Amino acid sequence: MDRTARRTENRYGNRPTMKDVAARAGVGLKTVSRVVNAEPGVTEDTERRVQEAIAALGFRRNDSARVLRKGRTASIGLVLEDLADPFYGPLSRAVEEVARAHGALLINGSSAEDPEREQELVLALCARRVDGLVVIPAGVDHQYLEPEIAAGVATVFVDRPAGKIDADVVLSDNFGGARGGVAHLIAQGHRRIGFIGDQPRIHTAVERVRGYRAAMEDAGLAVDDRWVSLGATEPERVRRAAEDMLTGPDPVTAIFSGNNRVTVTVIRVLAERERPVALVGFDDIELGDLLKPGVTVVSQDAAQLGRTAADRLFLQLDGAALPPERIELTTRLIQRGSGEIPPSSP
Amino acid sequence: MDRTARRTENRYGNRPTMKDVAARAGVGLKTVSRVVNAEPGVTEDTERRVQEAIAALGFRRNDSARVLRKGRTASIGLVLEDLADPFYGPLSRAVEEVARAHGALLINGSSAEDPEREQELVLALCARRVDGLVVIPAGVDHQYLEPEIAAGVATVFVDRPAGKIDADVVLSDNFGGARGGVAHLIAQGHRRIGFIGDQPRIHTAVERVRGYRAAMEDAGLAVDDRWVSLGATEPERVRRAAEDMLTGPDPVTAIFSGNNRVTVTVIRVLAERERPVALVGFDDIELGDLLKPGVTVVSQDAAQLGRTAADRLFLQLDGAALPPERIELTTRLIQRGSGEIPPSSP
DNA sequence: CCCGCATCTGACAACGTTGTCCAGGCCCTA
DNA sequence: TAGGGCCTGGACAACGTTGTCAGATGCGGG
Repeated sequence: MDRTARRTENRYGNRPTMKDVAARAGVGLKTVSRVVNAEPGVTEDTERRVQEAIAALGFRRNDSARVLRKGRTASIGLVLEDLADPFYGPLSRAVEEVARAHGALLINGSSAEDPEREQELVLALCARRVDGLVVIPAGVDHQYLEPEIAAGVATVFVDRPAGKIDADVVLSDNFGGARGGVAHLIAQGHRRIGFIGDQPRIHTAVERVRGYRAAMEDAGLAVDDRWVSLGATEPERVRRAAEDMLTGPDPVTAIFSGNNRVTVTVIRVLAERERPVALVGFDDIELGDLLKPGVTVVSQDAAQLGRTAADRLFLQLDGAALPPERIELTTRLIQRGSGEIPPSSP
Repeated sequence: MDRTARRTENRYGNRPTMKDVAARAGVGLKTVSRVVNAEPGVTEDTERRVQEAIAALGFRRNDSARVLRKGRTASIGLVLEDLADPFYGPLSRAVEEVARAHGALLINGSSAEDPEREQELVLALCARRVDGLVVIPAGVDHQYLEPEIAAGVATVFVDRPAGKIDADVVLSDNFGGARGGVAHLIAQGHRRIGFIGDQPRIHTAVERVRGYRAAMEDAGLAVDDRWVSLGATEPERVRRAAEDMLTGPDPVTAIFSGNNRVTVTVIRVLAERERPVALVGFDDIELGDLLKPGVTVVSQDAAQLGRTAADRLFLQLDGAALPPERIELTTRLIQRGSGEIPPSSP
């Protein structure tokens, strides 16, 4: 009765505390703490009484107070671009599994590719005193993280390197992957190859277009400016870019698409056209094998990126004083048909 | 250099506090608090001194202490099955956006469809004193949440109803959607229709198979036991189930697949076969329009589910004392070809 | 029978923040 | 010029937990 009264009177919190449990069980505060934390030195009988009181009151330890006292939160933060993107879902999940194995909770937030929002999120996580951070950078300057890192927040960047600070980073071999993918198209006989990628402020986009240019140069092929398009990945823009390079004089006979979202739009554009055009995309896409033709891709392992980064993070947290390192994962060319289409005259 | 030294010397926090800032700025503790929280009553000059001290020391407010004092955390929890699933990514993102609009942070965790893990996660979130919870139940008994709800943790269930407790729930019209999808197949002339769905312990699976049976009954069609298969959504099992109902006497001429993952596997199976078989799937799938034939689906809006649930959650948090409600969102049949294939004899 | 030791228990301070309350100084008005 | 009100700043307690340390209790051995 008394309990109900207290509860309804104040909906926010007003939960039983260890003090309440202690009072009900007729023991001292510290004894309750001992029971809750399974510390030794409590008689079986006392323990039982405390457990009963806990159950009766519906007590749950307040981790905020615990954190305040102990200093660590057993939680890590993950800042990525967009959880709804099929590339980041598995990455996040992988980080979560590693965190879980270390008894930590994962808090993740989406930056929506907005540097300001990224910073806002990261600092909010720091204020919550996450033990560590995994960041997929949206911005290019991460000096704002210096005080945090100095204060002991373990930090690992993934997918793209940090800007203007020295920190661990785990990424795919974007340059090599793109170069290999484009080389594959060249090996099929293509000479006019287009590249459609993400905004040039994004590191992966730059690396991949660099790989494209390198492959073309390796083969002694000149690159027409009209064949290269970097910008937002909205379907409208990508569609326009693709159509532009597919029409006019010297149309491309093959396209290399710079990420999963670009690939999807390009597939749509190509599906509407008569003339077969070869396509290799960066990032694998679901059901890519079932389309006609199957989509040839340069695949990177998002889950592996996440796992590697998280492992590295906990290595830092476990006390290893490691110098910042750059870990690069290889990509894999998966041939499914679209990349093996030979050039055709318009 | 200095940074590295400080790091190793004391890994755990040891960050500046308001007290340090106050000392450095030559003001009282509370004045710093006022500046940090943008409370009125601080001269411009004092404020500037404090800001300088904050910047110089790299101070960041400790939210744990803040929470302890204020009682609310400005964070909500989301427990779902698997972030890597393309259905949950957008849902999570939608919840995050609503939370953000309310100034709250989202903490999400994957239950991996394991009731024990769900409970563990939910209680961990409660210990962290999230203000509210959005839960996609894995288990069937949520009585363990009673003390938390009584203590004021706002709670909304999504996608599936809560077990054995009375709480808000937002879900899709699984029964009606499946019924409509199957009726569509019947309208194309199909009489022998298979159903492959998720484990019968999952509410959505049960509702959808119920919808299937209702549609069959509406049309006066008997259902052969061999046509219905419920179980894990692993490709191997689904593949076997599909092949079973497609062979032997009285093979099905159409399949209704119970969720996105089942659909993907069934598409693979059908692609390998000569005889055309109609397919309607629950949940939309990316690129479903580009396959040959396009995949006809009963689509539910994951983001809308998330948004609705989160809105409801904040309604609760804003103090409305609402009786638990069940909100059902409609589904939409999207015809793309696979569902319009007429029956063919084996 | 008393002492020493081991085992169990509880009082108290501290973690970093915010709410309450009061003191002092200033300005304005009568 | 005195008094009152307003504005700014600071001392202090409290939030719920854990670490420290000391007290209480029981038991065995000398």
